[in-house]
Amino acid sequence: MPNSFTPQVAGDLNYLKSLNRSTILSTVRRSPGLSRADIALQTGLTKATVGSVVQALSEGGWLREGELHSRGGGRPGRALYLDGDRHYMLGAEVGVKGLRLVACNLVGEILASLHQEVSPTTPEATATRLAELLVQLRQDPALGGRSCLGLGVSVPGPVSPRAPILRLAPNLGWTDIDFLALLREQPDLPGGVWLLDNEANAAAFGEFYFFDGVPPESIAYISADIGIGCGVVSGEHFPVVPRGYQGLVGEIGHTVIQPGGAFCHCGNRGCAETLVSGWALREALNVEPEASLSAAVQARADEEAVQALIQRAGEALGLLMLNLHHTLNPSMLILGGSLMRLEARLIEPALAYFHDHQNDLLRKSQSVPIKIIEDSTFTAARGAAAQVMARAAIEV
Amino acid sequence: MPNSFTPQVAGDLNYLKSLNRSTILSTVRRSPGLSRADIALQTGLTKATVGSVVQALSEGGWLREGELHSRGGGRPGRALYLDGDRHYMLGAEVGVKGLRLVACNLVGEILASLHQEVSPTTPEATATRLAELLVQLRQDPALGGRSCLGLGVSVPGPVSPRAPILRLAPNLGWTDIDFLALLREQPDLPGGVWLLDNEANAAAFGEFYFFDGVPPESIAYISADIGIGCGVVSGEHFPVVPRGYQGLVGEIGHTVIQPGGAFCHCGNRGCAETLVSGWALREALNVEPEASLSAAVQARADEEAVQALIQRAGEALGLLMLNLHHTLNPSMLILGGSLMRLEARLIEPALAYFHDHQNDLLRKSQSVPIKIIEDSTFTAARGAAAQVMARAAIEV
DNA sequence: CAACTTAGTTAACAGTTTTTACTAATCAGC
DNA sequence: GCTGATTAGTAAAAACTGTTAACTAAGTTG
Repeated sequence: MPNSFTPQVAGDLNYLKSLNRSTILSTVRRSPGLSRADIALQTGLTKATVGSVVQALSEGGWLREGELHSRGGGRPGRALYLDGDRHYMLGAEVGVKGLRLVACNLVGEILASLHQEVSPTTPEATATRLAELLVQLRQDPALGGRSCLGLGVSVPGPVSPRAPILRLAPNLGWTDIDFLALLREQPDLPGGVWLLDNEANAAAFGEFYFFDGVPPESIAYISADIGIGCGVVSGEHFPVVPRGYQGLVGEIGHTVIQPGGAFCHCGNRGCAETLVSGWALREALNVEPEASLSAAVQARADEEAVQALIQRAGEALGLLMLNLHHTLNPSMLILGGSLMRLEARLIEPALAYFHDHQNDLLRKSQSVPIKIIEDSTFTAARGAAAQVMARAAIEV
Repeated sequence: MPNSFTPQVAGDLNYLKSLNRSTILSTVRRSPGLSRADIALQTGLTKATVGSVVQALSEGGWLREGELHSRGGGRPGRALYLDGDRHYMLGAEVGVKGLRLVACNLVGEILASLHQEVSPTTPEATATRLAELLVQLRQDPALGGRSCLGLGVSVPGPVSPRAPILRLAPNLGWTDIDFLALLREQPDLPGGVWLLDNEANAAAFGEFYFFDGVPPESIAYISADIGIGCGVVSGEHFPVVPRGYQGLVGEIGHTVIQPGGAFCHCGNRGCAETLVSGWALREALNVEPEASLSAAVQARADEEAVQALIQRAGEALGLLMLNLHHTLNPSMLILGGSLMRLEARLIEPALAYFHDHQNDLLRKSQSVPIKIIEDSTFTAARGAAAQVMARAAIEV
């Protein structure tokens, strides 16, 4: 059964080696502390192969040896971990409200970060500013002695699945921008893998790749911000983000859940975004773009109309979660984005709606775990960095 | 980039060989008539490798040589085709209205078929009856001299992604049925690959795998029958059907598109199925289960209420297609199922809604091709057979 | 402290694709 | 009709992969 590491066309011995190296790396990523013997058992490879691959990966700065741990009799195994001290990846989010940058290591720890809360203007000016910030970030002493694997950039709109091109960013007014090409014209940027992806996809990838705990089978990450997007990830050793033919997978903010409802900026009516999204709530509450939405809601929390508005938004979010479940059926739902700052006011009605409207199909199954990310400031940037690591790992 | 043929864990030389054999087979399936040199060019393998693999595949009854075709100067290449004369696959659909069986060859041609239009009763009795029909089908002289690669069975409900178990078939009243195990108790059945899958998934796979013409990048097959289901397929050489954590991918009939709308048999309200589905229309029109829905609609075509009902159903279908597009974004939509017998009455409003409610994201792209299958009697059965072939091809 | 058990390494091995050289078959031009 | 150029396909040697089998290393247990 092929997955996301099957070669584009056919495989040679190089591909085979790369495949097994990546599988071993991923096995350690998902279960830190395994010994060579454990890895051989889990992957089906022989001890000999695992031994030689682990040696190569250690020399390359990907793995490090840890403590011994004995299990009953016999020689104790040497624990293996991803080496967090020798490489790092850069991740950046070009968001509607500003630029956010991180540098993180192989275990997903953020070593250094920057953010500038000023809305981007033109693509060119944004690329210039981002390049400056990247140079600044790379001078952070926390990165000393490490080598850079590459750069991932996330953007607020669908990216073409066949080329790293931003197709449309409605909230920036950008269309068909080859942002990486603009960035490449800037000085002093690192080499390595360069990637561009949608914000929700990048965030979803990062939450899946660097999942803290027993990794889920698949996730859907709902990004509730100015607009509503969604990224999906699945795949044990080689996580795959389905993008669809035009990069529109997960554009759930523009699924219609109220036919004939309010007009949406997309040109349609009754989209989910007209009920639950940063722009819809700001519009309904007359909140200026610079002001804080959550603060405005907090301030007017006594007004019944405001309560009803947020309640309806939460229910719409719950309905979206249900529909998503019947269409993509992930094993875990993750909610993130700045709308999470509305906290229980929004989240409780969403969860209540989700649980109260389960149908027979869902009731038969165990309930879907839902994880909420309160602060997703660097989620997308870190996710973009994670994508760089995943790509670099198969290109070692 | 891995896909659906990446091994479960890691790969050895056997896996590599199997991968390349499958890739070559798939290359010929997608472009019949290629020469060994063409294949080498397309796959990146060397002529030597392609030559030896093609020889093995020819001896195994998978490929046959065709005519010579010269392109300009030089020795002409020998055209290669899938061999339709030496193997066949069995496919069966356990449907709400009866059993349908096909035997088809490697190019997707139906060599023999059977159908029995009697609703299944118990799983045991159905397995017995299906086994009898399979024995009868295999005696068809059109299958003479061929060997059987295996059997695929499609069922009207979600199948667990981790085991071939039918989880729930609401319209049959079946729950958690290991149908293949029941079938295995029957005498005189073939060996080889045995598979169980959801009806919409099987149909989608078949339409993708045996696509007539230039193969699309991905498809969503909407099965509009008693209920509404949907199967998704993508992947060039190794088509993948996403199933989700509980096999609920594509259960779009139970996405809510009218909050607070009519009650659905699933226990929820406002599901798409309450507006467009065989059961909803039959209920609204008081059509007996044995009678023909399309005939009833035809007979009462003058009534305004009937026209409005079908119009609303078509619009709901169009809305489902739009939402699907914003969630899964396939490169082609295929509509099938018995509801297609309502023809223009249903299809025209669906297409009109779909085209009239495109938003900016979609308008930027070229429009999605939509293919309509008027007669999908054997679509799911043939699709199940296609899945057998795909599996057998990687296990050769 | 000897026997046992498990972890990890080493060298010979089997099997894969590639490389290189070759043969086969057709076309173009004289 | 022949020669040379060109492309298709094959054969044997080479390079590289993971496996096998034997070994060493390092603990625990009696």
